[in-house]
Amino acid sequence: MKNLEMLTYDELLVEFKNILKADGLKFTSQREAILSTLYENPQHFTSENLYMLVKQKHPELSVGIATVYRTLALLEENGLVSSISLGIQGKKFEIANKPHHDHLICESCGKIVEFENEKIEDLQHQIAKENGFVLTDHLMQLYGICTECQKNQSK
Amino acid sequence: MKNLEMLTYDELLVEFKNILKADGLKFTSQREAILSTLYENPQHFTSENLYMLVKQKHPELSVGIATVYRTLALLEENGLVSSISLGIQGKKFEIANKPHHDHLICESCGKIVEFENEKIEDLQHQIAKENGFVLTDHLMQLYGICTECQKNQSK
DNA sequence: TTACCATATGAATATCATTATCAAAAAAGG
DNA sequence: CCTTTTTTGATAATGATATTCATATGGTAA
Repeated sequence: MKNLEMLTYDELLVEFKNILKADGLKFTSQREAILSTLYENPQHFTSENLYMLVKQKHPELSVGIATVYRTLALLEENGLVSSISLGIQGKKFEIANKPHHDHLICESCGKIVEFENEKIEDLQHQIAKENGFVLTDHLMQLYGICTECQKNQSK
Repeated sequence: MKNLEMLTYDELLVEFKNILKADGLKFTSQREAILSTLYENPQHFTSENLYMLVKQKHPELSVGIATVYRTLALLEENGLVSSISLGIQGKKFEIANKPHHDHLICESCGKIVEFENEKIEDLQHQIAKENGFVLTDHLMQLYGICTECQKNQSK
């Protein structure tokens, strides 16, 4: 897979079109609307949230929730979007054109802070190696209470 | 919460009874069957898998799937059981009478290896602190291909 | 451009895991 | 034993995601 870090939207679009063409799939206005909404709003979306925002940003288009699910799956399969599973809060998606990172999640308000830590990545590879695994991926989520929620709780 | 590491089954049972009593709840044969099955099979179970095993181990008992869900939630709330969320594979539960650990998961065969690494834990606390968070929990899962599956793939 | 055909779409329906409801059963405490 | 409260299993409800299907649309070859 290509390295998608820090691509402009046009570059991302070219990449997407290439993937579609290679698979005999079609470039549609719905697919573009979903990709551009993700690009312009580099946050973490549930399928439902994204569906609502896409409809708001593209009122001229007819977009169904099923298409949002289908497109997110397609984008994720091809590495243009990544997801995290947040237990009860459900699955959230974000555009994958930024460097690898993990997530620090506030259990009170749901805020998500991204971070990356090379030392931990190194240790993870070491652990996998010790157990005879070839590492393909990892998931690291830290849960806590953010500064603001700490203040609110103590009131 | 008490430290539950390395308890014998009898000790765990006493702990469970104390929790129930403190909350005005009742000690039932279904609840005991579920706890003992988890204790005797220190693996990772989906609710469905555990339901089937409990019925197999205790054919004399009437046990419904709803009770398994309810009891797992109860045990988890009280720290006797811990769970991990495995994306498409669903949520899995295990007895929580062993030291804290994280999971290394084979993407091919689903095998789960447990490990613990103090250096990573330290780094996680440091990251949380840097971002103003009070850390309450974390989730770390490493995905890869285990030794055996590597062999099978190269055949 | 046009015509054709494969793919994509939205609406509706199905699915699947989990949760809630409720009448009957069982535990705890006198 | 009684009485009260909680628990139970069966079933229905829920909610997120996936599938179906008739129609619409994109890509392409002439």
